[in-house]
Amino acid sequence: MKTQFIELSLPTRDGQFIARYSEKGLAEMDFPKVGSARRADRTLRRSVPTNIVSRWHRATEAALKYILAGRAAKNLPPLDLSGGTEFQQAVWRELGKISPGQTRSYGEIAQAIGKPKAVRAVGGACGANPIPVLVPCHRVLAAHGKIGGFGGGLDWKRRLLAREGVSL
DNA sequence: GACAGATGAAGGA
DNA sequence: TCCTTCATCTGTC
Repeated sequence: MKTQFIELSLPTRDGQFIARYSEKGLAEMDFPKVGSARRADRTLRRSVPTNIVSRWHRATEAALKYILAGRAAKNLPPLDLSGGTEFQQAVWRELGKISPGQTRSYGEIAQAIGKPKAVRAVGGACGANPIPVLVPCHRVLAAHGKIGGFGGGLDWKRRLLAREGVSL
């Protein structure tokens, strides 16, 4: 039984993000694909009432624009993190606590979830994060302020951090 | 099981 | 500094 997603586009001044919603909330988000005008921005499934999804989508769009502007999102849509393991969900929840303009190291995240030695695993969980930007994995740096890596590309990470006033 | 990974620390040049 | 090596933990195949 595969989860059915409702896929909607999120046009921003930085490109067109793709958001996918499950019956529980926002489940995935993609960065804009360079040079691809992805067709069919909505593959509606009957499993989720469209009025609920459109409400989530408005919240997602507003939150995304706030974060891209380097500010804290006022209202986040419900996030469906059930696609991850318990460990990954713990990491993602911890990421959600980081305020704009603040950064943490992988080691600090590992400590915060009570597994100070699981630093590499935290990196893995960040890479597996299905909802970049809203789950701010870009605010996690390697030790000593090094940028580390980023699933959506280091350019995005630098850009997002710069908008929040973080200098590397 | 084996292996890889968005780490981190230590040691040597 | 920079590079290499190794310990460590988790997820994936």
